[in-house]
Parts: sequence; structure tokens; C-alpha cells
Amino acid sequence: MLNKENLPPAIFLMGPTASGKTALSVELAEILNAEIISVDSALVYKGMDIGTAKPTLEERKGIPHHLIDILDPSESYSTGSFRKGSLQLMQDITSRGKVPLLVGGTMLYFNALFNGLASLPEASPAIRKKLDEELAADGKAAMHARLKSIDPESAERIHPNDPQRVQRALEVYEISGKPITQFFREAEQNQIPYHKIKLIVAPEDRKQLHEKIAQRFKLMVEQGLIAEVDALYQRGDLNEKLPAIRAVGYRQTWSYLGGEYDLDTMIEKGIIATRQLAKRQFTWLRREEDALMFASYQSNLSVKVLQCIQKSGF
RNA sequence: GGAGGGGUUCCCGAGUGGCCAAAGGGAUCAGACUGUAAAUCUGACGGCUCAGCCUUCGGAGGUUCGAAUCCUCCCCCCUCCA
Repeated sequence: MLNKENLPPAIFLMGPTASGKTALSVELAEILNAEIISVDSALVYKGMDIGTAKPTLEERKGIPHHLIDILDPSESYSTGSFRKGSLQLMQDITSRGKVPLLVGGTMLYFNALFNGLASLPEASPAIRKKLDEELAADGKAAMHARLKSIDPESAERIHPNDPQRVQRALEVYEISGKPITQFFREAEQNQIPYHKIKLIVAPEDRKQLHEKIAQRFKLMVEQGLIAEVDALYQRGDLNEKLPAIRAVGYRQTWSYLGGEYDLDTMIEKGIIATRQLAKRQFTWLRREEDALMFASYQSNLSVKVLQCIQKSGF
């Protein structure tokens, strides 16, 4: 068993959208000699800057940022590739004598790092397409019934109205011939070889967050969100089913560009979707027990955080 | 001034005598979450000392065993005529 003190440190900064993670992370990185690894399923896409609140080069202040702008919006990312990529980067950063600082709001990705991932087969576009067609033809109930026949445990766990998960479970079975439940059973609890320092930044008052979200979304529109999405829209090879285009703000703007609703409705829906995202992030965050918590938007936040990091044995 | 239409639980919106604390949608809140996760779902949603009770359907009265639903008067909003 490894002694915790012998492990290199890694800092994890988590928080809901619009909680001030970005600014804080850069301040911390400067002082701690860290490099930042983005833990964000939307920041990976090129050409999606305004709507994702991607830190500009100026905001990054020379701190290396990883896992940003690594994919075209037509491509799909995954929890698995995030885990693989970030672990590799952490190792590289550590070997350079620096500290990996993982920052973001995609809580499933953090979870994959903290608790490991079963060795599931990766997505198969062809099988997904086939399953989509079957879903359209046979309906949700039939798909769920099928799952029940091959993997009763998954069927028990996954709600019939949740096509995405039903589909994934079926996909895993079709690729491997093994029920997804079995993969979970065989999975090992693999701890990453780092002394983990978990930090959470979140506003103490939800109303405050909601105001911040509304403000920020309107600002994004002023800064050219629509033109940014229109550039993607005009490409012609993208569609609203792609993960990139389903991202908060992009989906709504896409619908607006398609004439589904007017500008005011788009802004309202965008703000609502952002609030709902933040809410889901809170649900994950509340499960995080060994994290240091900090209230957003306070002055000298980075100083306070640094003090706590030091005290926790950094 | 005259003729119609309408005011329903946070919002939109059904409901026209009992099966109505009131369809449905939205918002909100809580939860789930293993290769799509900024995704995809689930639940709660007037209040309470909660298998029951109390308060709600613009306001005040009335009819009735019983009203959000019927009658009377009043207030407000919209459309049209003058």
C-alpha cells in the first residue's frame, strides 16, 4: 500500500457553471506552479468559444491549458478518452516537476478519475444508428424489454424512458456479447496514484448564481454567440444531434437559427438550460465528501484557497 | 355609451354542478448517473399535527345536500361598434 505522503499532489477544482472556476484556477496555477487540465465536455471543441465561456489566451495568462480545442464539433468525445488523456497529462505534468490542476464542471469526468471506469467497449456509431432506427420503429418499451431479456439487472436499474442508457447497455452487449452489468462486476476500484486535493467553489446563494447565469448568457449573446453558432450552422455538415451542438446555449441558438423561435425565447431558454445544468452539477457536488468548500465571488478567494491547500498538507 | 370575449394554483393553460387541490405544459426543488454527461432520465410540486383536515379558481353575496363550474351586483383586462 502506498503512503499518501509519497504520492505527487494533484488538485481538483470543481464547481457549477458560472461559479468563477476559471479565474480562480489561473490564480492558483500561477502560485502553485501548476498546469491546468480542463475537465469539461464542451471546452474540447474548436470554434466553440463564446458559448462555452472558454478562457481566452489573455485570461490564461501563459498558464498551459490542456484538453481544450482538441476536437472538431463534428466529433464525439467520451468519458473514456477524457480519463485516458487526463491521466497521461497528469503524468507528464508531474514528471516536469509541476502540479496538475484539474478544473471544470463535468462531474462524470471527475468521477471517472476518482472512482475508475469499467473496461467497457467504446461507442460504435454503426450500432447506435441501428439502435436509433429500432427505437424509432419499435418504441421505448420494446427496447427496454429487449434489455430485460439479455440483462435483467440493467433493465431493473435503467428506466424504460431513458433511451440513452437503454441504448448504451444494448450497444455494449451487441459489441461484446456480454451484459454491461458483468463489466461493472469485473471492474476494479482503481485509485489514481496521486495525493488528491479536492476543492469546490460554489455560490452559497442559488439566487445569486441564477442572476450570474442570466447576466453571463446575455453577455455571450452581445459578444457574438449567434455569429459563432451560425458559423457552425453554415458549415452544413453539423446537426442538432451531435454532442457539440447539444451543448447548453448552442442547442438553443441552433433552434433559433432554424426559425423555431425568436431571439427573446432563445435567450430565455438558454438561461433556463444553464440553470438546469448548474442544478445537476450541484447534485454531484453534494456527494463529494472529502472536498474543501469555498463560496464563489468573494474577495481574496485565491488567498483563502491557498491557505487551506497548505493546511491540508500540500 | 353599446356588443362580445375573458379573469383558474409561480407562469401558460384545460376544466362548465359532485369522480377537482383542480388535466397538460413550463419554471422551480430533490434525486439518479460508468465511453453521448453542457447529455439522458426519475420524483416532488397549496398548507398541515398528512390513509385525515384546512385554505385556493378576480371580489362580495345567493341558489343547492354539494359550486372553479349556476344566479346577482361590483372590480379589472381584451376585441369590435359609437
